Amino acid sequence: MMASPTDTQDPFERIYQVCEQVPSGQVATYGDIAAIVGQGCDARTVGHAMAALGSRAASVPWQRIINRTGGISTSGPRQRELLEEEGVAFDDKGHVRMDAHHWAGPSEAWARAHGFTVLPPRDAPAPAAQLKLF
DNA sequence: AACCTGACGTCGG
DNA sequence: TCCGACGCCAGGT
Repeated sequence: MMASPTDTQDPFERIYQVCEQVPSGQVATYGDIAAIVGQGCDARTVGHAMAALGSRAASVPWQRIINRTGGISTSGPRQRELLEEEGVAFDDKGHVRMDAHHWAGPSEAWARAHGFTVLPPRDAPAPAAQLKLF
């Protein structure tokens, strides 16, 4: 109760609301979105929400939601094309360069204002630079 | 009401 | 490092 008029109680609508926060040129994983939505939402649920976009596909940047390995889950070249148009780079294996495009999550202020959770900080972004074992 | 399927993720070989 | 099996939850039939 007492949520902003722009907020909704419908699980799918909340998922879409978070997806809309992902900026052009960046990507988020299904798990990321689920963690931000919280309330028992899991990656699978986000996948279902994306599959059920329908007419909302026009306002929700669905192409920016990918799987954990940086791979594209939809069939056909469409999603990758849209991402490349935004400047998202892919590696030789067809995976998005997560180190350069992975969204850090919504700001704490926005999350709190809409009743969402912020993403936990990701550790060791550049492991290649710290190979010194011993 | 039960079963099948899927725009995922984790674990083990 | 890569591939397959299993577990999850929600919709559609």
